[in-house]
Amino acid sequence: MTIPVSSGPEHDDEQSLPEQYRVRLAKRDRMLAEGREPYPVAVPITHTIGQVRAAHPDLEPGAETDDVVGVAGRVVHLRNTGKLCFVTLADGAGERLQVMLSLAEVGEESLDSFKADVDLGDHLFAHGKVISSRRGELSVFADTWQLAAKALRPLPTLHKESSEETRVRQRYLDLIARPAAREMVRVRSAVVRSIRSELHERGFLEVETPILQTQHGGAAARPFVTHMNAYDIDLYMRIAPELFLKRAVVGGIERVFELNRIFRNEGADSTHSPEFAMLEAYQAYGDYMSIANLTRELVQAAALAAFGTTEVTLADGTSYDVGGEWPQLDMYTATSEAMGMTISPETPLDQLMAHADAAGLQINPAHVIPGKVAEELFEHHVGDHLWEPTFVMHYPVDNSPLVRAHRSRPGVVEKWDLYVRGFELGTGYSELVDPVVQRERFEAQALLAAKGDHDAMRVDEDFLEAMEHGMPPMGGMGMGLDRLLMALTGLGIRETILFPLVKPR
RNA sequence: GGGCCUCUAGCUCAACUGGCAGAGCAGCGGACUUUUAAUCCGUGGGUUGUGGGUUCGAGCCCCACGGGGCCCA
Repeated sequence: MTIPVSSGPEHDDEQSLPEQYRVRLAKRDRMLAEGREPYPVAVPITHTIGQVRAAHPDLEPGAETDDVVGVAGRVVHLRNTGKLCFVTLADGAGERLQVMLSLAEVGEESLDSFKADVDLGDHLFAHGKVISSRRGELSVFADTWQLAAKALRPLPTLHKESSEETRVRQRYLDLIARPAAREMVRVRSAVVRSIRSELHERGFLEVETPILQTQHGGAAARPFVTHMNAYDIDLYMRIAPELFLKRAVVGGIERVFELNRIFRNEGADSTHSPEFAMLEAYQAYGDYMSIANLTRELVQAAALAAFGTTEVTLADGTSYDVGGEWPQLDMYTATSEAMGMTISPETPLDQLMAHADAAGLQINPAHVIPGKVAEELFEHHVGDHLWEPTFVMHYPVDNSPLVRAHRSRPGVVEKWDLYVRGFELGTGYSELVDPVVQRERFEAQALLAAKGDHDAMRVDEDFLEAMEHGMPPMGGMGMGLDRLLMALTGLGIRETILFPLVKPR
């Protein structure tokens, strides 16, 4: 990538460039012309800003040390008092260190070119003694300095937060300007790391399964479709890793998980992103209860890893505790209590529809089956109001085609959904392992698909064949990582994703 | 998909009832050897998201379109 000297991107005439861009471009050109490198390949750093700060936690005002260091960072403040300049450098973690450049120490030529060349936003290298200023600010008293990288565009004002749009379109600016944006990255990384290590400690193996699939499945969702030229076939981007992870369990990987990206061709709003990160884990000889415990432990460990406590404080200042045991609600019982009348798996469709009408719910015509309507009633009357972590158990069989029937109760399956702060954070099953029943469930789904339900699954012969070779009983769970971050921070999904999809301008 | 809010200088935002488009920071020129968003003097910078319309006159009112945010489905 080479940008021709004296011209900016997509601008033929310099007049159309912002003034500050032209000024900085001219500085770059002048440096090159005078034999100074605006983008050196390396600068001789000896310490990070954090290391310098850590080595001198409480230097007396005016103190000098014999420590000579080379540091670099982004220029976030510039103050020029004539024969003495103060620069504040910031590193990626937001740690700051002052550099002082005096006429006496660096000489006139060097100080003049510093004033002429260096702007806010540039990356700067400085070499010199570690001292404390008269006001007690830890500083590097420079004997030499060098530009590490010239910025052509000005830094946004650091005293105000970026606008909502800049935050999502230019996250790098958000990260520079807003500590909370950097904190989100730290929290997310801590949570991911915690989940992985907790699972590894319990003997789970992490695997990677196909993202490009010839047949999508494992969830009720509409996929992205793409095309492979070499084979001239359409491929689907996965909506869930479930069917491949279960194949792995058939093959003897008895504790397996995957933590990676899922794609769903649905709306984008403050709780939905077309691509998002999901954890799925399967445990042979476990069931929906053992996997519920695992899920609770993962969430609690994640909170501890990120915040050092299970008491979670959200962006709006409210807090709640994810520690301890979590309540379990029976879906039909809780819904019946909230509605003041009894519904059950035996309640006929027309009665359920009457309840839905009474509640003002509009049911998608493709979803007019008893189980879906009952679930809609649950979400409206109960789910939306569940704030503390709660397992909702025993869903209708109709829309849970991969879950086994409850061992003793007719009409429901051994499934839970985990609700936090009014949304669904995760789900867990006693997985269906009978290939004959699985085939019947797929066929029922295919019928729905034929009736126009884009979310319905298809008959997956390859998966059925794997099952037919003997799938051990197992518990399985899935949890949206972005949603976990939302639950732990109280932020919208686009704040939890570093670079969310944004429509082109 | 529906509703509400929003889009103005590089950034963050003002602009009364429709009447000369402004501020802070950033920039440019100058002064200053201990500043902390330094201070002081001087100064440049605008296709008000896009396209139409109403009007003597539109950042402001109307219509359409686009982007972002929030709420609902």
